[in-house]
Amino acid sequence: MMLLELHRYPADSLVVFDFETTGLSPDMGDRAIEIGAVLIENGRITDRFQQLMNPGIRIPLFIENLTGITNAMAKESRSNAQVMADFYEFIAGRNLVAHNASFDERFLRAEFKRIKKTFSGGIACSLLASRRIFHDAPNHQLATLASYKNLPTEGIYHRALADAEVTAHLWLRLLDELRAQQGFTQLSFGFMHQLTKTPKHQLRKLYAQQR
DNA sequence: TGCCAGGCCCTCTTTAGGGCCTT
Repeated sequence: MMLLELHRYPADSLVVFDFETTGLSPDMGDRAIEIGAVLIENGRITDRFQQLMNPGIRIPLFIENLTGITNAMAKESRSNAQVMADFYEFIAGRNLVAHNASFDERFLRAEFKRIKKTFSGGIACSLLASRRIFHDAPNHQLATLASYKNLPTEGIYHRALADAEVTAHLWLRLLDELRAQQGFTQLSFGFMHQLTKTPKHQLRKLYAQQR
C-alpha cells in the first residue's frame, strides 16, 4: 500500500485487534471464534470491542485448552457474520495494528470476504516493529515483550481483548522508544507501516529521511 | 495432541533451509 493511501486515515486514531481462531489457516478451513480490539486515540485507549462468535464448526480440543473458549461458549454466541459486520463498523475509516499481523490479516480478510466486505486501510505489525526497535528482547512473543517492557497486563493471554490490550500498550511503547532512540518528534502510522516493510539493513536510510 | 500455513529473517544464501511468530 502506498504511503499516501495510509494518510487518508487519521494518524492519531487506530485500532489494535486480535483474533482467537480454530487453527492457523483460513485457507485450510479454520475460522475466527473471538475478536478483541481497542481503539487508540491520541496515545490513549478510548474504546474496546470484544465478541465471541459461533463459527458453525467444531473447536478443536487443543484450542479449547489454549484459549478457554469452549464449543458450548461458541454455540451460545452470535454468528461470525453478525459479529464481523459489527467489527467492520468499529474499524471503519481507521488503520489497524496486530501482533504478527500477517496472521490476523488473513483471518480478517477471510471473514470479511464471507460477508462481502473488504478492508481498505493499512495494517501494521507490532512484531515486525519490535524486531526493528527492541534489539535486546529475549524473543518477540507478545507475552515475553510484555514482561520485558513491564507492560500493563492482567496475566491473561490467548483471549482476544486481553491480547489486543497488551499489543496496544506494546505499540505505544514502540513509538515512545523509537522517538527516544532516533530523536523523532512525530511518528505517523504511515511511517510505522513503512518501518515494518523496510529491511533491517536499510533502516538507517529510512531514519535519515524521517529527520 | 498440534503435525497443518504463510511471511519474515538470518545464514553455512540467492539454484535453500530452517527458526520465529500467530491459533
